Amino acid sequence: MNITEFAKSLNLSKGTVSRALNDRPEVSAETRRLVLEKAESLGFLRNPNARRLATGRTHIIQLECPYNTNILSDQYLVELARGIENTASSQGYDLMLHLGSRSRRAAEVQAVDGLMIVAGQETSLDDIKALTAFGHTPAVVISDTYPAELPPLTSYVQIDTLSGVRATLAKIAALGHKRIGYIRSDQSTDKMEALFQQAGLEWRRELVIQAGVTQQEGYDATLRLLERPSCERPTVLLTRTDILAAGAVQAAQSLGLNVPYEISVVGHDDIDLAALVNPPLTTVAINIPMVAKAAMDMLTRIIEDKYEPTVRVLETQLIFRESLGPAPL
Amino acid sequence: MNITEFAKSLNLSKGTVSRALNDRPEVSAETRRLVLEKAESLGFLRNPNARRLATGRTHIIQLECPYNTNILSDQYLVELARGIENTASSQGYDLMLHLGSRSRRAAEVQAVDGLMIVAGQETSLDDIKALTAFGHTPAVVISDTYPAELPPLTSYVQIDTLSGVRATLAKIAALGHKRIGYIRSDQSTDKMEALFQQAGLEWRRELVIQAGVTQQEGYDATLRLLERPSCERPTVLLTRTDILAAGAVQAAQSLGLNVPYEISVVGHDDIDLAALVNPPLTTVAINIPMVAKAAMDMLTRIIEDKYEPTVRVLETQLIFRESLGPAPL
DNA sequence: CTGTTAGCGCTTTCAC
DNA sequence: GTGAAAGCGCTAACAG
Repeated sequence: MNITEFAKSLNLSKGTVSRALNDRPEVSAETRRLVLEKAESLGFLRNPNARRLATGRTHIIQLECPYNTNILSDQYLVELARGIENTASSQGYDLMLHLGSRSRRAAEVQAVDGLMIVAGQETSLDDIKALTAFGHTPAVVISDTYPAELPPLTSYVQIDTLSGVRATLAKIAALGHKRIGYIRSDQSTDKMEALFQQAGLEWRRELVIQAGVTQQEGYDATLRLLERPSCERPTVLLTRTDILAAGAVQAAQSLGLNVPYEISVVGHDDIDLAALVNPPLTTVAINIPMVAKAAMDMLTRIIEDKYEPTVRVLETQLIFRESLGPAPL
Repeated sequence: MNITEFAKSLNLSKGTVSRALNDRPEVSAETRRLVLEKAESLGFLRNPNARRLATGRTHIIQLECPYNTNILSDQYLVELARGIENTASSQGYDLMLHLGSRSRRAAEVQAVDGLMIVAGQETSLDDIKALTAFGHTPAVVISDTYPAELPPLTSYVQIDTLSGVRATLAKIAALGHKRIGYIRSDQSTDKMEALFQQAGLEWRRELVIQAGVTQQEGYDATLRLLERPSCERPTVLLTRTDILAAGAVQAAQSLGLNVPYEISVVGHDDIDLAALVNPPLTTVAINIPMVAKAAMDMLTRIIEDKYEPTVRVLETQLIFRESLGPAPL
């Protein structure tokens, strides 16, 4: 059933029915009541695609994530999506996780009101431009690295991971740790070295190791690191993600090391898992509800034609749990 | 830019352009090349909503899950979504996880080609009817309980969890276990008792406990069970989900019990986590790629007007890992 | 092979 | 306050 038939069944014009359904002020209370009632009883629903074509609005925002990352394969992204969905729906928007190939997603850009782009190290400005149809689609970029430039109609939420890491390093120093291992997930030259120095800690190249993203990769990398004959064992392991940290804990335990009495482990992101592994992970938390709120607020402003380039920096926070203890004697 | 302007810039009619873009046979090779080339260089993309309105097809399928369950909060559903997305995209469909309230999702039903409905214990036939607009939308129901009846245009994939559980119980019996605890996640009267008897195992009410769905709830329930003064400790704990199993393992360990030497734990679903906890979980695996393939095949048949009510039963399988060992002496 | 035209189902002026 | 009619951007049937 379409609106024309439905209107006919009410002896009204489809214009009036449309106005009633859209809660416009021009319809009489009586007519409105009638329309709503009948729509309910007949189960009449308007065709969303026709509405979207006519209005140019979809009330959908789409979540995009970095290349080579499936949002459903990354627990942090899943939790972020959950947070964004919460605030989005309270503001009358639906969140759509449009999976599928990137080229197909590009074609969808005109079918959403706005884009939430989670950028990674490897996401370039060109990627963002392409995703936003060169700035024609309202977008908010969520990232931890400050972008050189923003396309038009794009605002920016920067997650300041450094603040949380700085707090972590201070804590680590205070606990007397001297030899600190670092399990990174990619080749990116991050600012760890500088942060170590600021915290009065020594950055040792030989204690840095490259892992991938999975727990298994964290496990393997940790074993390799701890079994390196060339160096004294680190007393604490910093990791890029909680998943890697979980792998690191397992690796240490499989070597018979007690966490945290013989070796400490620190994660990053504070995903649900962090509190649930044994021992619970000390980690750096991203305040997802806050990120989601900030990002959605920015996005709705752009969608409502109140664009002004905005950057908000949100700090991260050290969550202290049992996996971090004092340096062994 | 819309197709009319774009066609004008090529000195062609929009009809021809549309045919070229849709890869119709009637256009000359030369014209097609020209159109494709220019579309690429100008970055022209057709408006998806207009296309959907004109064709009545969206190439989108939507995943629905049981009441009170957010798909992003349940690791099994996330992994299932991943599997469905894989086969869907290989068949030219996009998977849309349309979150938001159920009423809002219902309004979207006309905007998708078909529905994949994951039903739980509490999902009724009426729910399914409502979701499918009383059988007007092609749908496949994925569930582990056989439904009394199917609405029109609906096929069914039954996940036969019993087969895997039967294998598990046989294994447990063979390992000499006699006292078996069971951590369920809801009140549903399942067929465990009968299965126990078939396996020659004794079903003890006092070793059954109700947990929720989270790892914490599994942990708490397990502690309560193991600390019940009234009964001898079970030698193996069966759980409804891997998440609960992970909580159970932690609870046992926190009481100083070695898993599996002093107590065994068995999960269900074989989510990624199952292989990663310590010790890795014995569990019952649902073959997600197979489920996804079967469900998508059924759904595309319905969408393509080749509907015939179909039911496929897919077995589950015991995955034997370290968390299950012989009964302690 | 290409151009013209009539919808798809809705919203939104513009009259009345 | 309501009806009539003109689009929204596309596809597909119909001519030529």
